[in-house]
Amino acid sequence: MSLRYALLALLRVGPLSGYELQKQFSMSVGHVWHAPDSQIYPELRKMEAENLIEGEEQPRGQRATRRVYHVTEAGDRAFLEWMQTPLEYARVRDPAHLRAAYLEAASPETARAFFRRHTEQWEAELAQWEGELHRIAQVDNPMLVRRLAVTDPADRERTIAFKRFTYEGLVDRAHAEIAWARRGLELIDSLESEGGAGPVPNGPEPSAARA
Amino acid sequence: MSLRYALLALLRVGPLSGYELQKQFSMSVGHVWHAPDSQIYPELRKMEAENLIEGEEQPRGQRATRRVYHVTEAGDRAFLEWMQTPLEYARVRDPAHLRAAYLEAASPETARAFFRRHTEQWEAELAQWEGELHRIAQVDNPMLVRRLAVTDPADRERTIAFKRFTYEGLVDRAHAEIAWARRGLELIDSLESEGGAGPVPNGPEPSAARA
DNA sequence: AATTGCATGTAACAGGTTACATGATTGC
DNA sequence: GCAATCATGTAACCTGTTACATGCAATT
Repeated sequence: MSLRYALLALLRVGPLSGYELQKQFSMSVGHVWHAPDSQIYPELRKMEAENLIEGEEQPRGQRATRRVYHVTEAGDRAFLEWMQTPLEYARVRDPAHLRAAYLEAASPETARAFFRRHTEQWEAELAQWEGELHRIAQVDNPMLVRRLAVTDPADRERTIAFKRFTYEGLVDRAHAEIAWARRGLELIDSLESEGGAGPVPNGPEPSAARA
Repeated sequence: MSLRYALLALLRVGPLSGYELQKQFSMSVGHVWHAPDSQIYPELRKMEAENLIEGEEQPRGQRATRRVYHVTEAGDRAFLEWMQTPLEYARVRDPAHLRAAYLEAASPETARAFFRRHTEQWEAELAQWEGELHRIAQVDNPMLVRRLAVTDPADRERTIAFKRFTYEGLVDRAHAEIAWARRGLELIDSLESEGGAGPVPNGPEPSAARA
């Protein structure tokens, strides 16, 4: 259900074609809610069928057309209503922590590879999110600029503040995941160096800098 | 795909019926990978069809039976192979951060309700994970006890260490989410008190204790 | 003329959710 | 006799993924 609200959020700024929307999507809200074009086009059709948006065929060249969508009043209302409904949280389903819980079944090298991959993954996300944070600070994201242009001056600060705050949270999360992976590598080292020297059941963390 | 490996992880400790498995699941690996029983039973059948596990009908009372599953050699191999394959990371899809990014479209009170709900949600998760961490430290989780009983003494320390490490990561995450929500509430306060006093484009965080 | 970008989808499948459905056994 | 819990599923639906499929337009 979130996809349609992500789409409405973009369309509320102004009309866009499916293609434009899909491009804007990947450069803005796609950083928190990924969706491929094969999902976006059908969803737009469904939203149109439900009168949340309206599409207008526009000629393009001689033969081709494109469909430009704009939000209807019902769509605007639906978005605002969604903002007011309590968010539904998905049940935990975390493949990385699932695997981490059973790393004793892997060799130290395999376990290290896992944590290196985890670091790599989250560093890539971090780069995306930090980039976005930077573009927000510089007011240098095309979608954000368009949004501010149609926003009451009194609300511009809030608009920017919530975007920044969102990406700060994501950046923090990425840092936390990377730190966890680093501690994981340290844990493997310490388990290896201890070797068969007997268990240390409830000893302190090897070198994990946790409060 | 993760579900079957979560199930294999439990069954590798020893045979269990679907019902027992489902109970054990919710008390152990279910804390990182939720699955309802309506998903577990069919998955067990599928795994049996693929020879990863074998089920034995056991009589129970006069008429009833129960099906006790144990891991086959192929199942054991499949689990170990999975442990060695690089984890596939799902694309970002975060409803809370999606909504946070557009909170300027909500009233301050609605925005506060969102962050209070977020706090509540993660405090519930935190309680679960801290409880689990405590049970790991006390070696007081039935599944863990059974696991250690069939684990080479030399590997017991690692087994415990990785479980503890996993839940520590989750506890950290919960703390981070709660801290983010608290900063969100502070942000709303500061935006309200500033009122129409003009934007503070790139000013420091209101009172966010971030590095 | 060829490449890149614009533009829009369909189809098959995997995975997960919710609701529904049924009945036996054991302990009180 | 009744409740709890043991025990096992099916069906419909939703969301998302991957692969496939097509063709025009603008630029070089």
